Amino acid sequence: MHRNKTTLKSIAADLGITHTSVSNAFNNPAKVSSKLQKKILDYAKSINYHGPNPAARSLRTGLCGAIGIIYNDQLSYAFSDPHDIAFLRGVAMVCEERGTNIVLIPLKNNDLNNFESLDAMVDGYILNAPYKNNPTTQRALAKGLPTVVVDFDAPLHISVLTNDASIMRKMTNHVTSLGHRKIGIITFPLTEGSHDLFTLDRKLETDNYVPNQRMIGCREAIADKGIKLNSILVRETTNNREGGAEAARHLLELQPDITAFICFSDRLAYGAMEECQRLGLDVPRRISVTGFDDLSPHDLNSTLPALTTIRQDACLKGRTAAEALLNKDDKQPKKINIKATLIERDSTAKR
Amino acid sequence: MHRNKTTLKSIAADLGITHTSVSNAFNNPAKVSSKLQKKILDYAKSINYHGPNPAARSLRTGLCGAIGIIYNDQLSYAFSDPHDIAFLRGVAMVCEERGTNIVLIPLKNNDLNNFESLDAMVDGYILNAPYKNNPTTQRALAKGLPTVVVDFDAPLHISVLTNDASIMRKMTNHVTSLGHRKIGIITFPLTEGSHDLFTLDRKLETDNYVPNQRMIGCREAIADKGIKLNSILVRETTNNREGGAEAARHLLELQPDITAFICFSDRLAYGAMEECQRLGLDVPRRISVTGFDDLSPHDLNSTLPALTTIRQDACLKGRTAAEALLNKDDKQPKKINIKATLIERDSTAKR
DNA sequence: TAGATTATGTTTAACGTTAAACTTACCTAT
DNA sequence: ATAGGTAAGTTTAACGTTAAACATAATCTA
Repeated sequence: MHRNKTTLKSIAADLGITHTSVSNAFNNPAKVSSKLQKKILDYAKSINYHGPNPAARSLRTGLCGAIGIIYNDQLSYAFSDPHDIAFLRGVAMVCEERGTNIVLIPLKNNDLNNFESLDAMVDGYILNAPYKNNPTTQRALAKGLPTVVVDFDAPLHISVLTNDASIMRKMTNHVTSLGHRKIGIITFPLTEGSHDLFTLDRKLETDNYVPNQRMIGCREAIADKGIKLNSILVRETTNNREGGAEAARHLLELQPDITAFICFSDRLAYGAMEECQRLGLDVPRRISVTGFDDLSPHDLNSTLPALTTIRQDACLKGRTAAEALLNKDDKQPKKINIKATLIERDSTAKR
Repeated sequence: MHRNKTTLKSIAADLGITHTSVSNAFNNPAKVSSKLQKKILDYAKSINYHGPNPAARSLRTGLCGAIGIIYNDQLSYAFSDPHDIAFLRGVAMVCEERGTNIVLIPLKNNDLNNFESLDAMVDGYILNAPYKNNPTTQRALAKGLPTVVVDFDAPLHISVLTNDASIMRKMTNHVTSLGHRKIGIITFPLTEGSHDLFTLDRKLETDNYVPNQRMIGCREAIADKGIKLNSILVRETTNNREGGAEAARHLLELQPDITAFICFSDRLAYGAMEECQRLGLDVPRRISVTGFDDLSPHDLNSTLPALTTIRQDACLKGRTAAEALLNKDDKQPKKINIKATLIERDSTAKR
C-alpha cells in the first residue's frame, strides 16, 4: 500500500514495475514492449489516472506546451475590440493545429517590484501592441523566453508589423489631393494614459509604436505638400466612439474651418462622423473623415456614409505571430510585414 | 561559483544565505527581516531574476493561478461567435480582478486513449456548452479538478444555466398565439456532427443540453395548443447564416405552407430571413421568424426586419461561471440560473 | 559461434520550489 | 532570575516527473 494520490510511481508499485516504464508507456512507447504498454495504459484508465502531472513534467522538461498573450490593455477590453478578437482568432487557428494552449495573461498591478506579476507557465510570449515603457512589457521582454512582438519595434525579437507609416502617408496624400488643407488628426494615446492636444510639429513619442508610425506618415505627407506642420492640430483621445466624437467637437471649436479629419482607428472615425452629423455638418460634403482598420461592414451604422479607411488583416497578423513563435527552426530577430491597403469609400470627397 | 541558471538556490549561494529565505523574500515577507528582504530583492533584480519558477512552484503547492476554458468546438470558431466572445469577456473580467490567468484549451484529436490531450496546467475548468458524449468533456469532468459547467447539466458540478425550456415555451406560445400552425424549427446540432431532419415527436437527445431543452419548450407549447407533434418538422444544421438559409429552403420545399420559423440562434434566424427574402417571401407578412441570443444590433443587416428573439446575457454567464469557479468557499454542486427574456420586434406578425 | 546489436527494463539523479520542523538569539512578564 | 514567547533564519524532505546511464536477455551478422 502507498499514498492516496495516483502518480506514475504509485502505478508502478501497483504493477510491480519501475516508474520509468510507466512514464515511457505515456511518452516513449518505443521504449516499452507493446504488451507492457497496454497493461499500463489499461490499468491507468481503470483507476482514473489522467496522465503525467503537467507541473512536474514541465519542471523536468522545461516545456509546457502553451504560449502566453499579453495585451497592452485590459483583457476584457480586448474582447470588445474587433481588431483584437480577429488577432486572437488568428493565434487560435495556429495553436489549434499544433495542440498548443493559449494563456491569456491579464495585466496585473503595474508594480515593477512585484515579481509575481508575470508568472504564467508558458514557453513563449506574444506581445500585442505593447507600450514600450510599460513595466509588464519590459518584464516580458527581459524574461528571455522566445517572444514575438506585434505592432511594436523590438530589434532583438521577431516583430510582426504593418506598413503604418507608408500607408498613412498614402491616406494623407489622398486627403490633401482632394484639396483639403485644414485637417484635424484624431489619435488614440501615444503614451499610456495620455490625452493631449498638440500640433503636428511636436517631437514624436516612442512609447506606442503604432500611432507614432502613423503620425510619421501624416507628417511626411503634410510636409511634402508644403503645409505648415504647426497648423495641423492633433487630438489624443480614448480609442472608442465617444472619444472620437469628443475630439471632433473639440477640434472644430478650436478651428472651425477644418474640412477633414484623419482618424487613427475606425472607432474614432465613426465617433467623429456621428458628431459631425449631430452638429449638422455633412460628411463628406462639408467634412471628410478617414479611419483605420476596416471593421466588418456589419459594424456600420447605416445612417453614416461608408468609411474611407485602411484595411489590415488582424487575423493574419495573429496567425503570423503564432507561427513565428512556434517555429522552432528560425528564431533570428527579424521584421515580418503584413501589408495594409487603402480603401476609398464614401466618407471622403473634394473640398 | 555554481551553475549557469539563476534559481532561488543560486541566489542564496551568492548571498551566503539559505534558499528558503530567498523563497520567503518573494512569498512570505513576514518570515524575513525587511533588511534581508530588500537585499535579496535588490540582488535578484540586479541579476535579472524574474521570480520563482512557476512549474516548480506549481508542483510543490499544487496550485498555479490559472483556469482552463474548454469549448465544444474549435477555438477559432469561438472567436467568430458574438455569444462566445461575450462569454469570454465575462470570464476575463473576473480573472482580471483576481489576477488569474486564462488558459484556452483547444480540442485535440478526440481519442480517448490519448492521455496527452488534456494536460493544461490549471486549477480548474470551465466547460462551455459541451457535448455530453465528447471525450474531452468526459475527461475534463473525470479529472477531479474544480469544474463549472455552462449550458450543460452536470449534477455533480456547479452549473450555470439559462431557462431555455421555459423561455422557448414562451416564444412558441408567442408564435402560435399569432395564429401560426404550420411551423418549422431550425436548430443547431443536437448531437455532435449531426445534421438530421425529423419531426417534433422524436425521442429527444441528451448529448447537447441547450437545443435539447429548447426543443422540450417547443414541444410542450405545441402539445398544449393541440397541434400534432409529428406535423412539425425540425431541421438540424450548422450554426451559421448559411446553415439557416439552407434549412429554411429545405423546409419550405418539404412543406410549402409553413408560416413561421422558430430558430435556435440569431445566426440561423438571419440566414432563414435572408433565404425568405431571396425566395420573395416577405418577413413577417408571409413568414414569421424568431431567433435566440439577441446579437448586438450592429450585426443586423439593415434590409432585414428587426428580429424577434430571446436575450441572454452571455457576459454575465461568463462572469458567473468564473466567480463560481474561483470562489473557494462554496464548492457544492448547484444550479445557477441566468434568466433569458423574450424580445418582440418586427420579424413576427399575425398569420 | 563469437561479437555486436537490439529490445526491454531498471536505477539513479536531477528539475526548482515551498512547508514543516528545528535552532538560536532576543525580548517580556512575573 | 526564569519561563515563555517571538523573531529571524536554517535544515530537511518532499512535490511528480523525465533523462541518462546502466543491466540483462534476446536477436542478428559474418
